[in-house]
Amino acid sequence: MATDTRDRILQASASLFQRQGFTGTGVKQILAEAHAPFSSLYHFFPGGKDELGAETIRVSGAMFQRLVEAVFDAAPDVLTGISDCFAGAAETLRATDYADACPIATVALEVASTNEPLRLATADVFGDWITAATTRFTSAGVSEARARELAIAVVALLEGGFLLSRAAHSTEPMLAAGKAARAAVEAAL
Amino acid sequence: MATDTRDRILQASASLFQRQGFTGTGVKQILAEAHAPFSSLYHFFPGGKDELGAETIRVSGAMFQRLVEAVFDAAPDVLTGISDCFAGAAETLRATDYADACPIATVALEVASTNEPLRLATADVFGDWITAATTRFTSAGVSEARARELAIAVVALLEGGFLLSRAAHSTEPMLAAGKAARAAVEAAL
DNA sequence: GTCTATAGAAGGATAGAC
DNA sequence: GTCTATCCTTCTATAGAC
Repeated sequence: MATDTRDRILQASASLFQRQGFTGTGVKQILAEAHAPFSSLYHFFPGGKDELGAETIRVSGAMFQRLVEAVFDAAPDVLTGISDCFAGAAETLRATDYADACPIATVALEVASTNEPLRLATADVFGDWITAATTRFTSAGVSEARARELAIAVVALLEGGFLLSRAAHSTEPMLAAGKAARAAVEAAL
Repeated sequence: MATDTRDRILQASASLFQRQGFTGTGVKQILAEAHAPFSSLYHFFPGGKDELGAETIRVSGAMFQRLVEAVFDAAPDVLTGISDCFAGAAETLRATDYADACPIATVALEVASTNEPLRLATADVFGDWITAATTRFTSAGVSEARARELAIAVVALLEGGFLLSRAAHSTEPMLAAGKAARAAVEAAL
């Protein structure tokens, strides 16, 4: 079909941006990985690499959020949900040789001071994550005032855990971040 | 003099890598910014861009560590030191339009799955930071067992705060991360 | 929607004179 | 240690036929 060429391109770019970053990935490589003709890039994304980048950030950011929400929904309570998230992230890192981590962090740092449209896309995604976590903590009994701060801290711990674990090729940082996140939530309940 | 050409190259590459990342920065741009002749790159760094990258990571990582240690040394106690660090990072971010953040995080994510020598350099730097923080927490009265976990969590919060604040162009994430870090240290004392 | 071909710029790296 | 010139590759993007 015609339209899942677009999906394959997005899937390939999400995977490559995650491991190689935005500037480190060429559009030719993306299209080759997606088994898509070169000209389809500019057909589906007239804005070229930048438009593809923005769309990839939004799509993969939303997908990651759904993944995390599913882990929380499957857990009996919020504290278990937190522990499961970080433990799951650690296990995924280990299983993928520390490649499969946050889908947008690398790109977010690359573009933060160099590409304003892409920076805004990453800001939107992180904002959505924080809003979702805030709602979840509020529902669990955390006061409105503390819930947002707590949500930011938990996302920061997750991102810091991804960074340190990928650099060290060890699950230790992600697991330590998870313990700290759980303790922070517990103290706020 | 001959040797501070080398220093200027390192200083320029540190600044550019921090804002644009490793793959996003060209060697020609580095040399131009350093007001150094093009050929001096391969004179001082025979291994080319990779060798320059590794050296830049180690040098700027050590410099950042000294900066943080100085903030801690100037504070009356560890809790104040933590608060001052995160508040100082937030203020620096704001004052530099969210450009001046962790000197190696962007590069660390870029190279984590693509360039093993550079990945090792970032792992060494993060390892040094964690070791230093562990020692500091132990001296402040935290048990040996918990000090390392706590140190990892604090570094993760700092890195997560840098990421989220740069993406959002707001100090809110860094300040929330700082409050969480202070609470975590306080609970361990 | 897809094909081939190619423009035009930027990337890293090297040669050889001085 | 520094100079200029240049090689070769890769990059993004476009043109025009089908």
